[in-house]
Amino acid sequence: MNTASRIKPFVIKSLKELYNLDCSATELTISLTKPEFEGDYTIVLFSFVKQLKKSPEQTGKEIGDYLLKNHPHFFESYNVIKGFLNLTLKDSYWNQFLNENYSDKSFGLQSPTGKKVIVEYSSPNTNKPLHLGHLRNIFLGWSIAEILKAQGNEVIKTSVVNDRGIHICKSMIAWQLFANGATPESTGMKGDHFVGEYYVKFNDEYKKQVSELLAKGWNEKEAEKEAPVMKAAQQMLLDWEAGNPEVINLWKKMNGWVYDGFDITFKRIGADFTKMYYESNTYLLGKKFVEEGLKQNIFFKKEDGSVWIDLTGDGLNQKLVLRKDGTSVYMTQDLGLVDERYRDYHFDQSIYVIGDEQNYHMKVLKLILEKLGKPYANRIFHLSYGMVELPTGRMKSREGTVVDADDMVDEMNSVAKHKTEELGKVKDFSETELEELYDTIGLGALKFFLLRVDPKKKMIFNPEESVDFHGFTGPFIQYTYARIQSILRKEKPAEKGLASKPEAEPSSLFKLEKQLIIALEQYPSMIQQAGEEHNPSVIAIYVFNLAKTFNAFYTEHSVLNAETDEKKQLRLQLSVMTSRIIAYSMGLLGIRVPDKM
RNA sequence: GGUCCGGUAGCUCAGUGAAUAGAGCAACUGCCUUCUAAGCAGUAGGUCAUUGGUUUGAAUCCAAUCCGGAUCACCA
Repeated sequence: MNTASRIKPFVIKSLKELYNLDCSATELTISLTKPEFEGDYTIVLFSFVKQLKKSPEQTGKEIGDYLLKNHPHFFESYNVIKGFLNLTLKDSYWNQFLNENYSDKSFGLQSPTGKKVIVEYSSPNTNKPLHLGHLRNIFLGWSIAEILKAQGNEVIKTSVVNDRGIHICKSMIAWQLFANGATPESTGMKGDHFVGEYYVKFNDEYKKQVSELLAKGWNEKEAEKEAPVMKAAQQMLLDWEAGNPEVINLWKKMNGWVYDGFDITFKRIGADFTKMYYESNTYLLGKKFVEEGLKQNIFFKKEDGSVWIDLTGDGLNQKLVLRKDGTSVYMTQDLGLVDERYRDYHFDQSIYVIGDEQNYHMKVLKLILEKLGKPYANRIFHLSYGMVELPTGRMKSREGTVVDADDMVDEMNSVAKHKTEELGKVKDFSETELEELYDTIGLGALKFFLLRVDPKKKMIFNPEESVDFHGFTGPFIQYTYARIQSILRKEKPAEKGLASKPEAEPSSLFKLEKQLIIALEQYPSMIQQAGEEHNPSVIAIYVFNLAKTFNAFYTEHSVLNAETDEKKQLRLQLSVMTSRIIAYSMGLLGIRVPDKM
């Protein structure tokens, strides 16, 4: 239990005993005291002074006196400023907290909830390589999965591979037309990049053919519809659905190349999955939903045979759930997929990490499930995140302004290398150790940069800013960790620390020592908040502040040359606990920490 | 046009009912003979888009307006 929730009942009881006032825990506001005031925790008095018809100063004084009198081992002192009661806790309380928790490996972890949570993230198309937007998705999904694990949930990480459809056929057609049998091996290219090039080639050819038709006097709509490559792609989709072996073989071959490429990237950035779903296996599953919905009169059929749901009563539009030719649309597939997943896992919650451009789609999906009376309708949650934009605006693949994921990782890596060499602190590292360090720092910088902002908000990716390794960045925090490790290499803290001599009255804590302990104490509630809000940036901001506090402490107070042996043990404990919590927090963000940098 | 999201320091972002609105970057001043200066300390920088309302108290809640974005496909 954290300190704030220990104080609360004391205050509630004091209100009851002093004024016979019933106050619930939610009505009571208790927060960390702002640094410019004296105190550890602050109670806001305004909410009940009105009922008491007393001045806030008077009320604060009475509660403060009560708390000091009744809990003399807990509270040291208090002060009242305006309507705020600032409470200072005994140093012995903080000492004890540190003693009990500094080496606790499960600090902040919740006991098992028995709940099963599915996190779907990444979900790429197999026609082009991953870009910066995918990275935000992947880092976010991975991190939220880890955060939910720390909260005691059983978490299943999944991905839906969008491996079929017209867009896949486009790169296949282009490969047939232009490749002359070239392969990733023959060209030395990474498979996903190789296939992505043919997707681009298709679009180039398509544009060319459309403008040729326009020049011949066709109207735009017809030209777009009748361009030979587009016709060929559409025919290929039909052939694919019919199971034409030649098409299936090509499809398998090209998707295989893409998977080889994705595997390299996933491995490099630390993405992992419990189970992959392939759209080619699931795209037909939704059709039975359509029949079910028609039977229940939730869906209706139009004259041309297409099937719809009318959501105008819910303030939305009519939505297509099956094409007139009987083929599935996106919604059909998603209905089928959620059902399949429920059969597979009987999840308590299923989280979809999908961009906010699909807010409407996800809203409709949930609404349809509700109308169909599915038990899991309210267990699906759309973790919607904002697009990543460049200072010049939105990334557009057609205009070549997409930041490629592999390039980005390479770039961060080389910046890490460059800066490390410049500082020249790791001359004793072997070549492989150096490579690993660059990877840790470069990826750490990138992940932190993408995770430090609230997922809901769109973010601007400024290439210059992202390669900064100072301040509110991953490397700053990694550096703090490495500094601590440097201390701990020189001296291990005594096993029992201060607990070994309980007779001694510990000397009082310096301001920065206490500030650090209080920061450490926040960790469990930060995990909880991050989980509740589905928001890893809570952890990122927290761990940055923790590192900052440690650095201030580090500059002000020497650990190894502390004034007394007792202070030395205390500071060693602080160092151990800080470095652990930095490592855990960064771990929840998918970021490694180096022992030296 | 309907719906949804956003507008906070030059830039990127915290803060969602409480004290004098905070960080980082950029700018400027200091600090490496003692545990890693990828650090620390400090200066400067704000009409929290605008207007009105609710409240003891509003960047935060409500309403309207302005600006930006997303979405409303027999695309995914």
